[in-house]
Amino acid sequence: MNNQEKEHLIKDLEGKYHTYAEYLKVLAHPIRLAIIDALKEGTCCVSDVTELLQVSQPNISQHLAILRLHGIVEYEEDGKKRCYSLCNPSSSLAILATLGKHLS
Amino acid sequence: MNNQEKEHLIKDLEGKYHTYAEYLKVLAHPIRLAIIDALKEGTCCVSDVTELLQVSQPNISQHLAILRLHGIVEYEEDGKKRCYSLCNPSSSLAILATLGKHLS
DNA sequence: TTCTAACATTCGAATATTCTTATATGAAAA
DNA sequence: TTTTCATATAAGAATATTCGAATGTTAGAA
Repeated sequence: MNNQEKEHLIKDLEGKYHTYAEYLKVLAHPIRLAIIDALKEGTCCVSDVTELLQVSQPNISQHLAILRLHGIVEYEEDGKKRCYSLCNPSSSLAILATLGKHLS
Repeated sequence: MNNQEKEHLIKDLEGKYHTYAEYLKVLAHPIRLAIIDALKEGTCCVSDVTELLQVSQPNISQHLAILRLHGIVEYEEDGKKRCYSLCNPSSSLAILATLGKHLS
């Protein structure tokens, strides 16, 4: 590894890998992964997800907020309901697919 | 989504997604990602990594221990040195590649 | 054997994450 | 307008993560 590649690594540590790590941290929770899975074929409102995963409503809302603040999910209002969906399905699902391929 | 698929999601929450999340949590740190990058073309000893990433030796050792305990890296002894390498390069690098493809 | 280089481990403080409980908000039904 | 349903937010305790500082370990050089 030459000097230029070394410089590169240090910059990536502060830049690219910092960004990647932030994103991975958002995904690194079983409930959030399950939410992404639940949304892979369309839209779900909060009560749907709550019933599906058998987790308390405030907890689901908190996880949805984390995903939303990181641009992973978004919602549309439908009366009293909020219909959540994946912002960029191919991105989040690509990670899930890669994990599926490489982990037992 | 039918009832069988719903049951499936709950089981995955305790099983598959728990495993995935554990793995992602290990990767979700900029220094650990940079270590994986540094090892992608071969072997590095601790002092190599320390100098490369400009991080303290104990801290590098701590991160290497986390990666090692999760089966992501391993080492061979060479005198006083420990030569670290990726246990399963294709797996860890696949995640990095997917992130590279989908994140800006 | 003593010293030193290379690395690991321990401890503790600072910080971050997670979940539960309680409460707030806002849309629509009554 | 009052109530209710769907969801969000806040507060706080429990737990986990992270890093620096100090110390331990071990292989080989001197």
